[in-house]
Amino acid sequence: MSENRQLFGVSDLRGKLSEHGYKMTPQRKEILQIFVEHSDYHHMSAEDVYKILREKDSEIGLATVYRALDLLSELGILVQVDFGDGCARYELNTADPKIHHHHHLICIKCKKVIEFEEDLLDELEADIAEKSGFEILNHEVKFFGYCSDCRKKGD
Amino acid sequence: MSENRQLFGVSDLRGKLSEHGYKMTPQRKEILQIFVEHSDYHHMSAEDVYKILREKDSEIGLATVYRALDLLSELGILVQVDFGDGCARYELNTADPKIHHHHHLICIKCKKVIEFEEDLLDELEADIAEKSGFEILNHEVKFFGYCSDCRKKGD
DNA sequence: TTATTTGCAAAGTCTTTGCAAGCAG
DNA sequence: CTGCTTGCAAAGACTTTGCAAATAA
Repeated sequence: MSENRQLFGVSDLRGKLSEHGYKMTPQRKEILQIFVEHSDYHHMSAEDVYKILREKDSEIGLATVYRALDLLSELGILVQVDFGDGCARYELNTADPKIHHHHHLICIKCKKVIEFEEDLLDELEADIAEKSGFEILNHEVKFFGYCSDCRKKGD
Repeated sequence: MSENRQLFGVSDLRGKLSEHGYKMTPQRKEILQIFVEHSDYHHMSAEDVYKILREKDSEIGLATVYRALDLLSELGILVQVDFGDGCARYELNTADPKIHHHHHLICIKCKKVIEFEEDLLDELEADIAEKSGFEILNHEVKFFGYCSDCRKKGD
């Protein structure tokens, strides 16, 4: 589990925060810590994080979780992913290509989300960065269609 | 405007619907028509569509718009896109590579969305289809990072 | 000290659902 | 006819916001 190289870890948090004029707080640290500890379980929503906090008897409020996730995303420590299931989900912005370069296949019939490991985007990213001046920290690729199950069951 | 080849047009709607056991209704036809007429303006939300309907003195209710967008997506006639701005957006599933293969650059600081025309995904799609049995109708690619404006203003 | 941050509860936004009436096939 | 659809209003889910108290630097 700990073989993943995070682009940013809890130890870099204070620096990242003050760099942008924000303060280090135990709440922010604890929320980021949850992502590090659960790096095997991607795609956590605010509610997921909140549940884990309550199990740990933490006093952190849900609004604080939302604010922290927003902030950590803005700092590039987390990335927001969206499966159209009604809530924003987040994962660590990891440097591990196995994680960094996974794509999502979303069935438009049954809404199932399938992960797919494969990448061809480095070249594209470099090209975009050059042409647009955009500094890319992460990408998200989704393919929409019918999963093999739904294709079998008629169409 | 009409040079875009839609994968499916209003004329195919009846067939696509009955194929899946759904009925053709004036509401569904009218809502799809709006996307065809506004094919230059991508990314319409349910609310956007509803506003256009009201301007045309249409009696179609908002709930019906939501239901139609859902259905048209399920049929692969529309595609859902998501910019994390809190609402689901849709566009025609067009065969025009200029539209089909545009990507989105999303600034995690100012939330700006920049469109970028370029593609390298055909190969990847073919590979995924083969390995997973997934029938891909469309894809969505988003790059997250800092836009050139936000990079200039400190960071 | 002083501006930022937190927790709570209330408010807001987007979306879904229940149901009777209306329609398409 | 019969089951799918619609429109409305109410409910629901997720997220944001106002504010006083707490706190990091």
